[in-house]
Amino acid sequence: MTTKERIIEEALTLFSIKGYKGTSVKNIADAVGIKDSSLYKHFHSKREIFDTIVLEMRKRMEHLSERVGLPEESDFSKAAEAYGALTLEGLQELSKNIFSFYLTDDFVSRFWRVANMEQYQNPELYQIFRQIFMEESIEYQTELFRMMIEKQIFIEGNPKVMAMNFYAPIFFLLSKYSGREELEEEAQQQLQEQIAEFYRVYRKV
Amino acid sequence: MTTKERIIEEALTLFSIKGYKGTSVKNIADAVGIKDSSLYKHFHSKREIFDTIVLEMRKRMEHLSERVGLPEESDFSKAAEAYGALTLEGLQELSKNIFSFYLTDDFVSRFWRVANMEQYQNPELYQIFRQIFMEESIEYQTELFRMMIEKQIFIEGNPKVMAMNFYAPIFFLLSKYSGREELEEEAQQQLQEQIAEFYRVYRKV
DNA sequence: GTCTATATGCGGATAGAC
DNA sequence: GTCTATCCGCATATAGAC
Repeated sequence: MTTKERIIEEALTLFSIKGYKGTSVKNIADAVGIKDSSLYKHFHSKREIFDTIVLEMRKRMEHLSERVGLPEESDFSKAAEAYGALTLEGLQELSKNIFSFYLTDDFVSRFWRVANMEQYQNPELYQIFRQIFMEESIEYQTELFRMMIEKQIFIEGNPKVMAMNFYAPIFFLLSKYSGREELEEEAQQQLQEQIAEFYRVYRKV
Repeated sequence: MTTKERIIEEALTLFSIKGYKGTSVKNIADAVGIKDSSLYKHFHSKREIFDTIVLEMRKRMEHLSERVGLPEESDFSKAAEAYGALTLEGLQELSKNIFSFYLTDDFVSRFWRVANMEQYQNPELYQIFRQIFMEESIEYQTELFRMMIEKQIFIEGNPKVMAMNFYAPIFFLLSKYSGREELEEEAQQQLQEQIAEFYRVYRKV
């Protein structure tokens, strides 16, 4: 890892624990093992470090689907069929992966906390936080469930309402257990109960 | 309003917009219209202002039930009967009041933002945020729904899972629209759709 | 690219006059 | 209880030697 990458790494960790304002350039430099003045050879300002982190998160989210094993958004029809063949256990496996990705992925879980903390100080972050952790998930699932209704895998209903019923508990548990990654098991168990209920309510018998 | 109360008032507003670290004692003093040094006659430190706000929130939450028009926790049986007689419109009215209280009540909505921002810097706040905005709601509704199942108003099922299905969308919408009180109408409409679905799924016909 | 030294300003907080 | 004046530490950032 280059020094520049290590700065980003340590900065993200510190920002996620102490917040942006609560983290000094010296804190970051200490964590990296260089003097604070040396850090300015890699970044022109503290803000630039922060912006680089945001940029990195944007990049990573472009490839989210692949990482989590989600079907491509471009092919909901195929995706719906794949899910149709899923057992309850399969559906739970899927939600478990999504949840783990958000809660325990090294980068994403730290970014969640930073974005949640700093959203009101930073309009860009306010927008990104809503986009990544709220709107995109809901939109994706809305399309997926719409297709599953069409294919008679799910019962009739409003797919957006279904998406909210699917995702809101995930979001709630992420908020509750963020920063407590050691309790992931407890969170996962609650999640599985919600998914089972979701399956019971919407799966066409 | 005494000067002390005005300090709390302006401090909460500033904390909720700029965060704790992002707000200086001078910022608060300016908002109140006094010099920063004068402020120290009312509070010994910036931290004491913050702690006073937390204390005030604790006080207000003790009387939450009355404010929102929720039935007393001590009498779930009576509460369940009251809800049993409720139409869908009545249930929606109730959730609307809860939501408005959290999202647009002057004190609570600002406190939500502060608590959400500062939770990782402050263990007490971390605990309070989870208690007030997560656990207490879920626990209350779990008991309520348990009673409503017993009284054959709701269908059979796990009341805690039901409570999560009821509250998680509320929490999600609060997170999404916090700081955008002007969009309350949009949020309320989405909420009403979720409540209608909840009613459809769990109400015994 | 790393260091030491330093500029400059803002932060929280106190002293003491009125 | 309000003010002016002041202390002191820490923050971001730069200059310049090695």
